[in-house]
Amino acid sequence: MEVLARKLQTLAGIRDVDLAVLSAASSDVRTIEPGEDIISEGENPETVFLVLSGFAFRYKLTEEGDRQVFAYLLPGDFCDLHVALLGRMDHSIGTISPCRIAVISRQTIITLTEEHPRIARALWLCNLVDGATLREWLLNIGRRPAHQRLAHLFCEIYARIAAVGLTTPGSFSLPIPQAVLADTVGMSDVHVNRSLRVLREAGLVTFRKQIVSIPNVPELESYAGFDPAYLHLRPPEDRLAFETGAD
Amino acid sequence: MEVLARKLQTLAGIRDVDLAVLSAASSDVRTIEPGEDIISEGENPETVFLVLSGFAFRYKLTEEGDRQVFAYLLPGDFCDLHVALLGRMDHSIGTISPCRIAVISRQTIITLTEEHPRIARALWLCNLVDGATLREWLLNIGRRPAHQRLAHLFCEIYARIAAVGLTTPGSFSLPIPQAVLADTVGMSDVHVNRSLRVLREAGLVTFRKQIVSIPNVPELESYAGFDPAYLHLRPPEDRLAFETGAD
DNA sequence: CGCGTGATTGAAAAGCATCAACCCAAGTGG
DNA sequence: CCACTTGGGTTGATGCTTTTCAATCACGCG
Repeated sequence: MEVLARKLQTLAGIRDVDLAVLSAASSDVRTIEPGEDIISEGENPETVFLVLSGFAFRYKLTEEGDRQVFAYLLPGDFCDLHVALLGRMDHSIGTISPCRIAVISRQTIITLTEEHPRIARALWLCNLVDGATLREWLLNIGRRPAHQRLAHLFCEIYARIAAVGLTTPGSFSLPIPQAVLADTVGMSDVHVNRSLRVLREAGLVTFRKQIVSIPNVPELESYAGFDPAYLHLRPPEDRLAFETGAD
Repeated sequence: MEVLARKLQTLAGIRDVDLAVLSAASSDVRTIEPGEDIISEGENPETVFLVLSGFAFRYKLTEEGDRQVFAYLLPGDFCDLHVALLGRMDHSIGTISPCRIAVISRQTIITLTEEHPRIARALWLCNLVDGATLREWLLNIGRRPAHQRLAHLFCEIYARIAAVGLTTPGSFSLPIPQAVLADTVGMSDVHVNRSLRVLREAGLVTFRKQIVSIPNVPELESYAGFDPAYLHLRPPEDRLAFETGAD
């Protein structure tokens, strides 16, 4: 549960007392094999899932069978918090690597958010950042050419990982095949491959053996038109004052 | 304020008591001319805006100056609820028709959601639906061909308007130029125009003089691969029980 | 060694953007 | 009252971007 703790703490300034309550909420832990769905579109489950370890992603299929990826889920991310309120999955969540998943009952979330407005706001906040990211993806897919699209995606993931505490500066592990990348940026796998080659030969990014390497981060960011503001990684001071209860 | 009342009531089963509190929150009303920004990217305002009448839209520009539209805002929609929590606009909101806007202080929202968990959840819920819609737009732009994209957008807007209470079955007013439509579905205005012609000649939809006409709604929905589930227009019974406090 | 998944490359076709006119209706000002 | 302007909408021609189809390659694994 430490992963969630850290996330909420940096994002919303959640206090230890609240965290204790949250930690007690998880009833059990499940392990999911790679390539399986944690939860599928149309389900109406009585539980909510939280990624503890592994790599998962949100997606949906068109009637023609084309897939669109909406988000990558890392440890500390809720899979389907909306289910607790909306009650129906409008998309699926699949795993890429083996995942350990914490299971929390829906009723727990509901009473938790009702009795602890600070937790409710922290979770809401996670949600808002997800929304902002979704908007940026829409801009990315709708209005940027292929190679810039990929560059932008790499910049974003790098920024998110770096914010959590990066091991190797300038590179990170991205354990997904090019086809998933294609379904993320709305292109064909072939074209992803070609665009990657262009980026590689331009010396901007390398994506080999599931490792992304960025020789010059500012250069790639400038190339991609990347501005990390939408990730809201560093909350402004005046908000923190509210969130923490100004201690 | 009735527009918001109706929205929250159908979406979250908000009770009259809560509504009274919410109504008292608005401090003043402002009028914005068409073509202006209600609020712009990068601002960090101390107020939150609610559309009372008129037609507005969420958007952002790339560095190259291309625009991507994220959502259309109708009466009853919050412009920037996230600002109250995130503190910084990561996109802009512009008007198309003249808009009347209710101004609510950020502090009001914060204390309101802290003291009234039911309101907090109702607002959160609005947010979740927005997120679901955003995902669907991503799927639409990322994975559907041009004419299907437009068809899907028309289906969605029709469904949303119909859910609120439609005057004319099979048609609705969409007071935007084709160029905005283009920035919504991620295509050029010229190609939007041509695709509209295809749809018109196929007898699926007509978009003339800011009026969208759908001769056969189910047919268009099937053509576009439209499934309204993601709009969460009719909440399942079991959720309502929670939301209303099970009266 | 054979097999399967994912990466890579080539060639052809389709989709879409861009550029550049032109049309049309609704103002606006002389 | 009309010439003029202006913001959309519509259309054609051209070329780039991206997809599709197909084949080949690389590598880890039973």
